[in-house]
This record gives sequence, C-alpha cells and structure tokens, in this order.
Amino acid sequence: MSDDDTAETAATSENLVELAKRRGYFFQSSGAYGGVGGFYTFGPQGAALKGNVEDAWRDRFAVAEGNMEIDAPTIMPEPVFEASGHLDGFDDMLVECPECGESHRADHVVEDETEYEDAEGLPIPEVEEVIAKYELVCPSCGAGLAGQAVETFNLMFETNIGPGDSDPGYLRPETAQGIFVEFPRLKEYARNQLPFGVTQIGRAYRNEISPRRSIIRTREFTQAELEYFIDPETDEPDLESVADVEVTLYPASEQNEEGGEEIETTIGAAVEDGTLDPWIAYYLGVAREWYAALGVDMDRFRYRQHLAGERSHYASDCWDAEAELDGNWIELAGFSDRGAYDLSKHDEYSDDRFTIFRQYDEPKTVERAVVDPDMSYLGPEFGGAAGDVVDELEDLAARDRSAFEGDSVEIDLEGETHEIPVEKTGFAVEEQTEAGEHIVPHVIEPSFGVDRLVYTVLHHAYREDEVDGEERTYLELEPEVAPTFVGVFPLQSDDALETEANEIVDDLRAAGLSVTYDDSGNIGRRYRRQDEVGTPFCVTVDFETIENEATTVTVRERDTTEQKRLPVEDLAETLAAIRAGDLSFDEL
RNA sequence: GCGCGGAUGGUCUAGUGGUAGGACCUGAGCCUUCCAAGCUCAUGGCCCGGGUUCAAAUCCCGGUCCGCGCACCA
Repeated sequence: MSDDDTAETAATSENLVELAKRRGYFFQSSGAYGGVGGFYTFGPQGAALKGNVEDAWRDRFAVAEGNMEIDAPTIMPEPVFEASGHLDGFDDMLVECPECGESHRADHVVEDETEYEDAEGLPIPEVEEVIAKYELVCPSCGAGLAGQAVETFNLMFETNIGPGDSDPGYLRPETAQGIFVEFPRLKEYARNQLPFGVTQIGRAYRNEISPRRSIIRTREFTQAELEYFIDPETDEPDLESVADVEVTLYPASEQNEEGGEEIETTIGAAVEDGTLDPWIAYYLGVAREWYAALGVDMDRFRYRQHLAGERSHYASDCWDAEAELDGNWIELAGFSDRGAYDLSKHDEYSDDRFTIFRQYDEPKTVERAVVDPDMSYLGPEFGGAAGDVVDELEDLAARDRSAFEGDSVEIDLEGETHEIPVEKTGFAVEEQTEAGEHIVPHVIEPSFGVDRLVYTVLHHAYREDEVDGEERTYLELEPEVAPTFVGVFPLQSDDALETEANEIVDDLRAAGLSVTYDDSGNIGRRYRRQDEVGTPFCVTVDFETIENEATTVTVRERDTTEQKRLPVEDLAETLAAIRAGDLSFDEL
C-alpha cells in the first residue's frame, strides 16, 4: 500500500476494535448473555470483507493454481485424531504452583528435572508420584510442587456422535485433516497423478486456555488451507514465476544469533543460497504477492522460520507469514513441509491406502521369496491361528529366506515356537516384474488464518487525516475486499434527485456491484460514513444531473476525496472495470 | 488457570450510599446546490448473582466478559 502524504496510519487495537463494533465489522458473540470468551460474530461489514478475502484466496490458491476445493465436515470421529496425533498431543498436563500461582506443563517439569524423557505419555497419577518422589519445585519461584494436583487440559472440543456417549467425535482443530482423511478418494479425482493440490476454507476449533486480542486468537476460527501432494523425488515447483519476488526473511539461524537480523532478499536468491526449501519458497512468493494485493502493508510484513522446538509434531520445516500490529508480530499463515507424516499415519491406522503408484521408467525384474502355504495342512494343524501362521511365513520369507533352507521352518506365534515342514509352505524364489511402486506423497501446506488476515487488513488500512479542517477516519481498503464498493446519494432531499439516484443504484447492482444508498443528513456526513467503513467510491446525484440532457454524476474517490464528473450512461461499466482492476480512478 | 486493572445508552464517557448527566451516533422535522454545520423533537444505559443497609449503579463477596503479564498456542 502506498504511503499517503497526509494520512496517518494511526490504528491501535483500541480504536480499531471500537470502530469494528460501531460499524459492524466484528463484535463479541452472545453479548446478551454476558458474552463468551473467544467467540466473535462478523457483522454486516465484516462478513462481506471476510467473504471477499475468502473469494480472493480461492481465486489465487485454488482456481489460479488448478487445485481442487473441497468442503469437509467440522466434526470427525475419534480414530481420525488418533491417527493424526492430535489425540495424544492435546492432553496437556498442567500443575499449579501453590506459592506463586503459576501454571506449568507438568510433563516439562518432570522431563527437565528427572531422567524421564517422555513424561507426556505417563498416566496422571504417575506424574503426580514422580513430582512427589523427586521433590520437584516450581520453575518460577522454587516452591515445592509435591501434593499439587496435575490436571489435563483438553484443546480439542469433544462431542458425541449420535445418542449416548459411546461414539466420541471431535471438532477439527485444523481443516487439514478433512483433506488428509479423504485422500484415497481425492487421488482418484486427480487420476492418481502427482502433484495435485486440495484446498479447503472452513472453520476450525481449539479450546484455547486464554483467547486474546479480539479476533486474533479465538476458539472458533476460519482457516484457508492448501494441501499440495508431491512426489519428493521428482516434482519441482515453478520457481521461475516467483524468483524475482522480494521478501523479508527471518531465518532460524538469525533468530538464534545475538543481534540476528531480518534479511531482504528475493525468492530466487534465497533458494539459491539454501535459505529456503524450493517448495516452501514457491508459496512464500505467491503469498507475498497475494497479501500485498489485499492491502497488507509490506513494510510491516515478514516471513519467519520456526525454531526447532517450535515446530508442530508433523512439520519438518515451517515458515510463518507475520504482520506487525501495535508493535507485535502476529502469525498470518504457516507454510509447512509436513512430509509423509499425515498420509503415513492414516495409511497405518485406517483400512485404506494413502499411497500413489509411481511407475518406473522401465519395469524392473526382481527376485522375491514367496510362500504359498498348503492350507489343507495348516488349517487342521493350527485351527483359527492358521491365518496368523501364514502372515508370519510371509514375513519370514521376505526377511530371511535362509530360514527355509532346511526340511522345516521355525516360526514364533504368540511366544511359542512351531515347526512347519518347508514343503507345506510352498516356499519359492520367483522372478517378478515390477512396473512401479507405491509411495506416500509428501505434503506442502500453506495454511492461512482468515480472521487474523481480516484484522490485519483493517489495521493496516486505518487512516486519520483532515479534510477542510475536519478530522476524518477512513479505511484505505482495496476495492477487491471492501465490503461496499460504492455509495449512491441524492445531494439533498428532493424527489427528482432521489428517483434518479435510485435508478442508478439499480443499474449498479445489476452490474454486480455492492452498492449502498443513503439520503439522510447532509452530504458530508454521508461521505464520512462511507469513509469509515472503507467504501472506495461515492456517487452523488445533483441538480446538474437532472437538468442537463447528457446526464452526469460526481464520483468521489475515498482516499483523496477528489471528485470527477462522469456520464451516467456508462457509469456501471466504468465502476465495474475499476472493481475488476482493469481501470483506475486516475485514468478517468 | 493465576496475578494486576477494568465493565454506566449503539459508541465514548461524568458521577455520588438516596435509583443517572453529557458528547457523538441513530431516527423524525426544518434548513441546505458537495465533505461529520445549525435549530427543534425523539429513542436508548448503571455486566450478572448474592451480602451489608431504611436505601446499593456506588461498599463487600462470588461469577461472567474485556485488556495486560505469566502459562498455553499440538
């Protein structure tokens, strides 16, 4: 966004939140019942802005990239989250200090002070015992923690699917799992060809201990996520298209360094010198251009690499997009290399295959030890365990074919050793032709927080200036995201002016523009009203409009308050072109 | 969850142990030929629950919510 000579970027959280409440961007939910922490409602302006941001994201990350968009449920059954690792990860153990009142992660306290390495896996009573036995103390004040209750805190919202409580489900903590869990079907839609991408825009839920800073950290929020599935050995991103994009990077190495600094560079150069992984680099480049077009101030924007201890359980590398608000950096998006983690886990835990068949350039011939057991022998011999015996024989053949060299082969079954005549196993070494192999794709994940972006766009757009000696507050929103694109006013109370203005409203709406009509109070008040919600243009019908044959109206531009007279005839067309970015007000 | 500070019309705020006042906004009207002007009128409020008291929006206790710090953010 360009700096204006007169306008100040004067936003603070306080005056932005006040404006948001007063003008209908967002406000706390359920206020009539005292309010509830961490839940916000987007009002008429906010819902429109958010919708425009989502549309812009969809255009860029789904449509323009040729990716598929899906819409999965927000509730999924427990096994999904057992597989994803969230069920283990969400049970944080907290212990509170009796002296200073601070809460600490009980498992961390134990791990730091004892030889236990994975305290998170221990049952609660055992953790309490360990704390008592080792006489562990509060890391903050040193008071003894023995005897203090260890409590779990549940970061996923739990619910029951159907009547009773036999079938637990959870509200998804990220939209991503809705994509991963449907991978076997999605790969069919992609005709089993890598790479392909799947996007989803939707709600996610985390029962945060402490929601903060209005819509920055809530318990229900909207994510826009892309899961891009690649073959890590063969697929490469289109780096050329983003090589020249300038970015501010804050790599882990600089953060660890005393006096480490952010680096100004280009995507191409950062890949060249090894700072960025090519796939993450590609999306950092695309996203930086996209954020700039939406009105995020690029002087207050950077990409920061996660430190090793900061990464999620699934990520091998992660960069965050961050925006500065009130002197704090907040996370707008995360760009993770999730590797094969998610698909491998679902492959393991579910009945379906989460793999893609990669065909070799040339079919390979391999020698393979196989078994073809004689079931008429194994059946009577082992009864119901015969199936397990077969599995064991197959495993054994694959890992140690020498075991079959004698007259009989030994297998272990539930701790007991059994001898089976080799002739009954059907053991053979065969030559097989393999056309390819099943691989687990790797996942590159750009994950955007929509609510935080809406907040940032508003914050970075907030301006105060003076017009004719009067103070003015306005939002310098990009036309693409502004909730209302144009306001239409009759200059003053007058039937003829109002009739003409209403006709113009109809024309503009027919052209697909978001229009508001206002005939109350004097004209200046109406301009200011639209300025404050960020409406880019206002059209005013005056007496010149209705007195002349070639009817014209004034069109006022929000940021400069400059006005131009334009014919009514092609007003809709002209404004639609501006909205689409094909024309600018200066060119009129 | 802990600590500190808050909570008065839609918004911002004044206020006192005797049940509330302003400003802006909003609506109606007058005026008005382009930037929150002026005049008249109107709508609308003490976060919730207990306690003390003749009387609580005010004092006390508990809760909810907000802000900040700690912790948490998979």
